[in-house]
Amino acid sequence: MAVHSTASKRKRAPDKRDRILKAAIKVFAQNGFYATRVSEIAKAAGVADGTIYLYFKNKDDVLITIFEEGIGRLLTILREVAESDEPFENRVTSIIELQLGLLEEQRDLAEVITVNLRQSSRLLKQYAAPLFMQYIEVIAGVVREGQEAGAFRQDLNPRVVARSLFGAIDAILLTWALGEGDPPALRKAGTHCASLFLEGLRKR
Amino acid sequence: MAVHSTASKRKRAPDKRDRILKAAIKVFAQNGFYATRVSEIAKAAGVADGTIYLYFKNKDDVLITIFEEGIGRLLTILREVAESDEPFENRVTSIIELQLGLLEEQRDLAEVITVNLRQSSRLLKQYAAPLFMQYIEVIAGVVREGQEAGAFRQDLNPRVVARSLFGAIDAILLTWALGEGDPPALRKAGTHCASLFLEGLRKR
Amino acid sequence: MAVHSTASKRKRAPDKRDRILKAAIKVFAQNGFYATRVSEIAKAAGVADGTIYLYFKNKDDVLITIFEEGIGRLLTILREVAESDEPFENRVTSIIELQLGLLEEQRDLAEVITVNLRQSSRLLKQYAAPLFMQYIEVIAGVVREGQEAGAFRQDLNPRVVARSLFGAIDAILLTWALGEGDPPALRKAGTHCASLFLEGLRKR
Amino acid sequence: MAVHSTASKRKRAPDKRDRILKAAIKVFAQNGFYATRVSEIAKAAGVADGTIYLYFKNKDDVLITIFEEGIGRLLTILREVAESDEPFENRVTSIIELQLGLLEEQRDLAEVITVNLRQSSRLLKQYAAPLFMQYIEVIAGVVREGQEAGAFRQDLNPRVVARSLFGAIDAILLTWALGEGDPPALRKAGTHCASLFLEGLRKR
DNA sequence: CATGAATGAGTATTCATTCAT
DNA sequence: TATGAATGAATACTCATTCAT
Repeated sequence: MAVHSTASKRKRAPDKRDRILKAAIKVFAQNGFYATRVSEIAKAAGVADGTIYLYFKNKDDVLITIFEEGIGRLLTILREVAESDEPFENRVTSIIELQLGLLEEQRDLAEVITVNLRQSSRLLKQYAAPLFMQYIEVIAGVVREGQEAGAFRQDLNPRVVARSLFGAIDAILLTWALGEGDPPALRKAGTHCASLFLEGLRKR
Repeated sequence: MAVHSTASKRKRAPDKRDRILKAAIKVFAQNGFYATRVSEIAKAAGVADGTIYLYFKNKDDVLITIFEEGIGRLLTILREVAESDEPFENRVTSIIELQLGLLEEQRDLAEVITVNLRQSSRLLKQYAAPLFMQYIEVIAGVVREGQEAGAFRQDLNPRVVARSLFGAIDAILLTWALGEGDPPALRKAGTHCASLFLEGLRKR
Repeated sequence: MAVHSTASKRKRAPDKRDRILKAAIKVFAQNGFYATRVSEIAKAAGVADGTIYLYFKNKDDVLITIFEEGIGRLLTILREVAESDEPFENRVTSIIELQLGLLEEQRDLAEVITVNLRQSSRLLKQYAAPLFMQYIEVIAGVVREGQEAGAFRQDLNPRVVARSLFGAIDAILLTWALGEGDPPALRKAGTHCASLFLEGLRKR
Repeated sequence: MAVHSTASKRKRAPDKRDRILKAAIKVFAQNGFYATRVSEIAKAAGVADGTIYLYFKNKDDVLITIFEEGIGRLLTILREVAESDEPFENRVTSIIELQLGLLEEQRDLAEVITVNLRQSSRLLKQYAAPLFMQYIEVIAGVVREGQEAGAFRQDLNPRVVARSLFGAIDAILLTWALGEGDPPALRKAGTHCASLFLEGLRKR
């Protein structure tokens, strides 16, 4: 009764929170935040409605958590790429591929983030906007460094470039998500997009 | 009593529909579609709640109308530019400036369209997606023609370029809308964006 | 300009009130009082919505008027029959045939009265119940007189007989109205009903 | 702790559905279906508005359920009487007394059924009419058998007799319900009604 | 910790009624 | 008188949240 059962006794369901988040990402992606009922999340997660409130303050909090942890995860990886010592061109390409690649595996997360980033509920904007800006800032950082290092032309505002790049990737993902979306097509689109931006950025 | 005053003969205000649409654009931009109450639209339009239902089937119909007429207006102007006989570079620049310029004057419309295009309500997607695709197609057309005419490099998929361009503009507008957004800043961002894409597209 | 046009000048539409009432009877019979929109009455009468309020205080008033004038008309005829000097058996038969016959021609009025008599809106009950009671009372009067004259058995409460008779006719009409309802069938049902009641009433 | 108390183990009240139905019967009888607010039903049942929707699809569904279960209950008992091996006269008398007697104890149910049976909402008629016809048919069956067995005169259409009997009882109940309605008066009216019909039906 | 029945605040929509023309 | 566009009060129903078990 002792020893070997220790682990399984402590917090039997430390994964419930995760299951709820994963389920929420799925249904938010499918139906949007407002059209999603809390009971749908619960059902998708295989828990009771009330259980969700043991892990989250309310429905908003679920979305906010997805934002924070989701974008957070993206940011972490993004920063690694951005701060690597690869040539700047490679870093830009990696950023694009990474996002597309990562999101290809986490398509729902992408959908939730890009779709709901724009929901205009004051509360959500409050949380989402700064995270979005951080995201942009990391990309802008790479551009800026590239400019300083003489790899990129210097007459472009790094933030504008970063926003453009983000928007381009986002739009490609959106169209891909709206259509049938086969992975190879997405990858090829990424290559073209990278080429377009790198030529646009190249110092002459 | 003067020259027959045609204008003064109208019964009530025949512009109610317009007032409602304008008001809706304003409040949707401010609070988002879902968070906006029909009564708020009515109040902003200076009409009674019920009046809205004399002109629109329901709340959804108001948004759909904004989409259709708003994007429709954009499309018309866009097509003129796209089919002009200016050099291709100029057309691309015009497309960007035109959109940013037009929307600068109609910031709320921009917000509504870009923000809500992605809302996942099935109904709305049904209406919005085809319009969005048309939009992309017009831009892609210019790119394609430019490629065929030898003005642009030919190794890029025109649709991917179009999506990237759309996304870039969209993201710039979004950031601008999220921030304080002064018009000069937007204009300058547009110039940089244009330069970035034109260099990226240039045949070498 | 004078003489011959006098009549047509005075109150051009003294029939509007009638048209509205007739239209109301039709649509009330079809859809019931609550499910009928004032605009439907107006449309059926070929007048504008507002016109109804020139002749009636409100929607309730339209129904009340139908009750009063409709039952009033029935009562007048009924009283003539009830107070005739025919044999009592004939009077009872006439009452049945008259109602069925009259209503056959005014099926909608019948429907409105019998259906809506039972609507439980306080206001309507207030108006309808006394009229209903008068109606019953006229029939009861015939029974009572018949009893006093020795034509009918005297052990039955005249009011109970009157209610039973009214109810029987009402139910026959209702079933007839719910079904296909061809006039001959209704007439035959009336004959059977009369025979049933007359045998039941006969003094032995 | 005592003998296992089965009853006390139930979560909440499992009788909510019944309480809602009973409350609905009461308020429908009082105010009519259309004039009754859902919140009034809820208040009368001592539950929250939303609770009603846990047990019924909508307001219509509450009324339909009352019809079905109410008339259903009546039908069950009616059939027992109709198919008993009592003399036919007794069966007819029982049918009358049973209805009046049963309804005397369930005055509100009577009111709801008889009043609203005729409401012309298409939906309701759809549900109510067939039940009504079944009801008539059971009574007609007794008459028909009585005729075949030689107990009743054979020149009357059993269905017409059944409708007349139903209508008579209905009208008596209606008057009783509209007035103060003391039970003894109702019982006496029933006796008179039975006598009237039995004499009317008697073979001579 | 987990449940899910119950709650009741919140809102789109309808429609009787008004009134400027 | 007659019109019908405009009004806004009124209400069925939904769904996030709670809490007794």
